[in-house]
Amino acid sequence: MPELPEVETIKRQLEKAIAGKTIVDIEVRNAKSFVGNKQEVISKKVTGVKRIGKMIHIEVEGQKDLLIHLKMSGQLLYSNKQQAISNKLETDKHVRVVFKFNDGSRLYFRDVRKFGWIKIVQSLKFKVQNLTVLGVEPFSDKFSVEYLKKVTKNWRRPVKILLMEQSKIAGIGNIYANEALFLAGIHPQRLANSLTEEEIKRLYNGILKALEEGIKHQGSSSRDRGYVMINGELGRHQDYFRVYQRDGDKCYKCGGIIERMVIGGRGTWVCRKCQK
DNA sequence: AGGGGTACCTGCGGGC
DNA sequence: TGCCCGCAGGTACCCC
Repeated sequence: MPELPEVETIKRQLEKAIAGKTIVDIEVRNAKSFVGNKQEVISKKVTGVKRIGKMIHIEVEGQKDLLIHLKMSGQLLYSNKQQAISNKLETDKHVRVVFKFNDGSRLYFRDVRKFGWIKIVQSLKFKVQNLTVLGVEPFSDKFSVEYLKKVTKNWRRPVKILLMEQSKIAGIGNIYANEALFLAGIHPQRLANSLTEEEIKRLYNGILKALEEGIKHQGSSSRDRGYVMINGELGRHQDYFRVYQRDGDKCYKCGGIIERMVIGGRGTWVCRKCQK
């Protein structure tokens, strides 16, 4: 579920909530959701929270850190001490892992589909690993029109697949790939290496605009499932989708009908009049 | 190499 | 009401 804007929102909120607090216990309710020896971070202080692509990186004192991937249905929900007492989450059957902090507050990892994971990783080593496995961060200096030119040139498949390829650009998933392509006026089926320089510029701007808007609206939530903020509130960006899951509805730009198709096994939405 | 299909899981909404 | 099917924000793996 969560893509860069959702994970970034969680990251910012989590940092305020838990930085400086000591992990006093970790309750693992679903063994497959937690990889590694939890003792390696218990009794240690959280020194920072970062985002890498779609992952949350919790920096902890010592040699080990925590890495979290929410995949499709993972949520991180934070309760202070007062809220943690008689909390619905305490008996929620979808809560897989509970972090307990020294001030009595708790962080719940809730994940209906159990695809997500929390891993103990080497503090320094894993950073190096991920820099090579993950592509550039869209908001870093490395992401540029030049970089997009380079990766599109060598990509003979649909451009939408490229946008979602984490080893090229980190953090874009199905929502923001669809939205970025609409903003760029490019059909998702277009082969990336067929894009003109002008189109690549539009794509660059479209990617940044889609992600920036997502962050501004604190991510995209759908009904009572999937992504929510750490206090359980919904994001608002779903109210601003231009194409995503809007099949049969009118394009805000031209009034045409948004169509749904499948690319790379994923739902894809397009206005054929606005996207060529 | 690239593309398609499947697997991992659970729940919801729609059609019959 | 109930059952079956398709679908869901992600990614890894298998096979051709």
